[in-house]
Amino acid sequence: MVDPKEKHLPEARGIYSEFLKKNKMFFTKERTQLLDFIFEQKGHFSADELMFEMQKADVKVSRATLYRSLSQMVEAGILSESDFGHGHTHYEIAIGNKPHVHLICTDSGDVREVYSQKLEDALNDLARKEGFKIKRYKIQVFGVSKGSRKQASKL
Amino acid sequence: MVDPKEKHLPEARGIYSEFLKKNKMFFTKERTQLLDFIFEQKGHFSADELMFEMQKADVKVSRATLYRSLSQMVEAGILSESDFGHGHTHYEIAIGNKPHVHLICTDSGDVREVYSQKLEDALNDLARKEGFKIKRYKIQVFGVSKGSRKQASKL
DNA sequence: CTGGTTGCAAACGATTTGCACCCGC
DNA sequence: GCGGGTGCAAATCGTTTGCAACCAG
Repeated sequence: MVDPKEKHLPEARGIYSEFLKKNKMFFTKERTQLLDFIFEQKGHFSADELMFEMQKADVKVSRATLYRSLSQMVEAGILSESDFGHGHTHYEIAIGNKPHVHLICTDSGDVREVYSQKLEDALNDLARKEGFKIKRYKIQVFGVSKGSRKQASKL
Repeated sequence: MVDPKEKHLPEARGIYSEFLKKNKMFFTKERTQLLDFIFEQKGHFSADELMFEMQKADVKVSRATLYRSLSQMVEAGILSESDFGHGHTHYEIAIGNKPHVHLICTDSGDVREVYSQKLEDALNDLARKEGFKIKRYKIQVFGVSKGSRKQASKL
């Protein structure tokens, strides 16, 4: 569940390229670098983490461009955003990655992603019944994962 | 689905009171006023909307206290938070309100809440299987509701 | 060339915090 | 009276934006 990303980079390039063309925008060096770099990330990442990683990797793109590009990629459907209540947005690659559930452990801060067909079915049912056309969704489940149980701050 | 809230105010008072006591905090005039005022709200509301409504209603509580109290009430389980991607947090009364799905229309900005037992079952299944103890969850579904279809900005 | 793009630094907006005075218990 | 609480204004912090110089097609 880690590698599939690399094989989706070409697809992402195509999608991004189309998206840009459609909006009369250019596939600049920065956007190319960013897309490539993002597809080397594992799991979710924040804008800040990306900035940090890029500096280490000598990929020089400004914060402004980073944010601008991230938005475009989300709009293009290449990335998806999540809010884990950590005060900043998390991104992850959406291509080749089915929508899933985030299990957020409030003890350890750990985030695990799981997929459930049953859940997806239930959602689709619901949407159909409500006359709602789903574009995308986010499911965040906060709780405690078995392996965690940090020192108590509660009770 | 609107009125049940009023009948939960006493319960909320009890919960808040206990929560405060447990944390060596006082049930001050401001916190009382806020709790009461919040239980007059319908659906979800933002901190800003609350501020505005409170001014109209001559409830004088500072923004700082508002935020501080909202956090407490969330922690106490009286309120729940949601992020609809509007750039600020939305709150809603959690007591006597089953966890539900938010259908967020990206055309009209409308947010509808719906409940699905099937979905809840699927979630519980999933959690059991993963050894995860659910405390609370948020499900946001972005899409287009039948009745909307604003002027196109998307082909 | 021309219009989109970048980086910088300043601007933003929601939320948080330091502090001096105030109040619940 | 004591320890927590409040309001104010300033500080935070992630993200956005105005602008002048800079590239892609």
